[in-house]
Amino acid sequence: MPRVVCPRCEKAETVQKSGIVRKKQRFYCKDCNYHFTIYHESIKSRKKQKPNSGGQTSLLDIAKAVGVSVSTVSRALNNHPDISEKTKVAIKSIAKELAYEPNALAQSLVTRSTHTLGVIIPNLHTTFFATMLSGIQHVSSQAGYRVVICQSDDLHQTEVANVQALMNNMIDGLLFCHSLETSTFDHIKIQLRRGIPIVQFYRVSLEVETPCVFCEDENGAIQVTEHLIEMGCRRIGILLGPPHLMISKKRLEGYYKALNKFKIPLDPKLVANVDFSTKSVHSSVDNWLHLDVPVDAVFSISDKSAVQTIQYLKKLHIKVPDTVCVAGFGNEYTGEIIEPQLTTFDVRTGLIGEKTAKLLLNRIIDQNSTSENVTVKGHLIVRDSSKRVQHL
Amino acid sequence: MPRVVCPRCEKAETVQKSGIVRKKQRFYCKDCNYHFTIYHESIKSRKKQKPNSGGQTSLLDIAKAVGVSVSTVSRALNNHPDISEKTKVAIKSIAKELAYEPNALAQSLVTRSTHTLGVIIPNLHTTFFATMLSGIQHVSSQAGYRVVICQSDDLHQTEVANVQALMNNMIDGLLFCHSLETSTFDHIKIQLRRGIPIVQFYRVSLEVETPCVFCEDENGAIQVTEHLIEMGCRRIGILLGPPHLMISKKRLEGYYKALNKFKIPLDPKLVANVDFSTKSVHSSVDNWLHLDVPVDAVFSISDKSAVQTIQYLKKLHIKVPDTVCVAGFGNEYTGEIIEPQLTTFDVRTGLIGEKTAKLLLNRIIDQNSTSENVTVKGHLIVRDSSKRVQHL
DNA sequence: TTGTATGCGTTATCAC
DNA sequence: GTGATAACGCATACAA
Repeated sequence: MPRVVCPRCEKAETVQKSGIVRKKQRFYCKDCNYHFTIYHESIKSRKKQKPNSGGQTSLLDIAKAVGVSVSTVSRALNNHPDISEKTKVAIKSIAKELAYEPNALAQSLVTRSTHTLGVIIPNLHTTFFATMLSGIQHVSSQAGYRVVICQSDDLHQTEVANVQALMNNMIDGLLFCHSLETSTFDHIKIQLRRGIPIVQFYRVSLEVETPCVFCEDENGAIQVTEHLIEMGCRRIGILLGPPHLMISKKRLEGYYKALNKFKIPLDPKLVANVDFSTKSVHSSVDNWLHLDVPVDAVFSISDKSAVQTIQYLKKLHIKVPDTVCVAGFGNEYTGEIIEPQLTTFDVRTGLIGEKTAKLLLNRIIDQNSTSENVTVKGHLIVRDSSKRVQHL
Repeated sequence: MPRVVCPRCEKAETVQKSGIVRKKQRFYCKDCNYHFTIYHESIKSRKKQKPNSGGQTSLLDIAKAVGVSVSTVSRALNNHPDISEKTKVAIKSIAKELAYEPNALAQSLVTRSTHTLGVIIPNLHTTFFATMLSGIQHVSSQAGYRVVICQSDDLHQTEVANVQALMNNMIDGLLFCHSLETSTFDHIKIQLRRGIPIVQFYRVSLEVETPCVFCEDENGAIQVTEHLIEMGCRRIGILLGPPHLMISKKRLEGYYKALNKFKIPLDPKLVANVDFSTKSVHSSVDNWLHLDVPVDAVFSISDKSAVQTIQYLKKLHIKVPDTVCVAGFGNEYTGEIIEPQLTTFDVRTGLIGEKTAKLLLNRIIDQNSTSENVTVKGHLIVRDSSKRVQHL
């Protein structure tokens, strides 16, 4: 004769009834001073009491309607091969009828996969980053992944806060483009240790061991600088971002290489770091114009500042490109609108986003996929802001 | 002597042991032909067997470490008043030590709130919508909500697919800006019936009963048109979007009102619907220029087309604003860069996004908050593209 | 082929 | 003040 065994001490002799709790028989083990109930009783009362909790159709509703078990329904809807065609058809038909939608939360809790990616990006005001995001979103949604976004507003603190906000098991992977301010990376390293796949793009740090997606920073800078040299420029000012950024470093490197190739002397006075604000751009340009040998070209590593430069030069009645050539980097839409139109290097922002998402998705889907860094090829776009007849 | 009761028939006499399954005692009710096990046994073996499943610290881990129950830990971490200070401190300290992070999935499953908003927006390539999204994201994140984005790419089918993809219980509310193509709204109505809070913004449909956030469509169009009239223009071509869009209708209405006010005859030939493509804009402008009495102004309801118009007129060597004034609507960044700079109506895209998010969040947080439509005030920005000396 | 039980990690309810 | 456990909705190992 089976008896109830105390779950603590495993004995049956010491167990006695101890009243009814919520309509369930409750037991008590004298030996361990331990109260407990039996599972099945509660199952039963649950099934009887629940009409329908949240209003949504659940597997249980379908199971009851069809007259099968929840697991059968689950398997049928997932096209499990074990389930007979007949049952599948019946279940799917009822599911449709009841407008069943799986509860992704419950699924995720079980499968430990949310089909959601997080993106942290400096801002969305500019087409530049927005287009990257656009690429990310398109690729992700094609692969059946949602995209959660956060803007760091180029603030380190916000970036850190964003990471934390995203990290509550709600995302399967993270895409990262650092804020201008960010120069420490513990907030990412922590998450990396937790095992979440991360890919950095555009503004990356090699200090963090993740795959990265770059644009052609150095090569692009070489192409732009060489082009300006070929246009006859010899005093090329370069407008960089904050010095700690890798894009600043690598583009400066490219600039140097091009000058060296043409044996043009380097002049530290021609290198300026700006924070991309109008004020800082104007002041750098001012400095350059007042040098003993003033600039005959400005190469800005952002189109935004290049446009600001053109506008400023025009305001000063300095002719572009005749007196000063201007070139940007990035290929934003504004470059086509400014007059003269802007020579720039198309980094292909949309493609950067797409490649980044693909890289991350590959890592997520194919755990042991080799994930190496990717460099997105760009190309030089020569427009009027640098086209000038050579002073032979 | 307590005995195991069959969960089906509630009898105890018919129950007998039926072997050990996965280390648990299994029972069998002869009467119902029903096999079952007892709950507590499995609990016990679980606790012994599981080391740690996903690697993440859970409440159970903390409970074990501190020597209290899971419920106590949960309450302590939620600052429940019942828990003693001492216990709270102990639990929180261990929680920190174990780097505990609550599993938002599990929380959401129980609380039925994901703290996530979905946004469906036509695109992200243009600053226009990206800035709205930016506003939405800022407000949401301040309120502790995540934002999931989808672009419809101005395709109705994609818009519909997006809704479905977002709707798996993963979001608490939905923000909607329709695609250009969309003119049926069943996909939203279905979701509305399910009880999910929705707010439409910018491109809205009154056919769907949700709160809406508008910009000053009619009033803005009145202001722009009046301004052009005051500049001496009498033949003002208006460049609308697809005719089914409410923004087309309302802005046309404003245009008419302004003309009427100044007793300027309406000419249907001066009203054009375009799909915002370069080609369609050029062709409309061409038509207007070849009228018997050609246009002396173009009012485009999008800045993008206004810029295209200016560029085209310049290409045709038609002077802006001397021969033809141009005005846009929206205030995109490009309007400041084009030459002459574009007169436009600032609809304040960022603010539209913010107001939209606030409206939705209010509805979510405050179930019975009255949620009425909101119109975001904008203002006319007069720039060179319309400033001309009056022909008195 | 189908059903049963269990677990995912949390909150809420009730008992003590 | 604390503990036990049901429940959220689903997937799945195992039993039948």
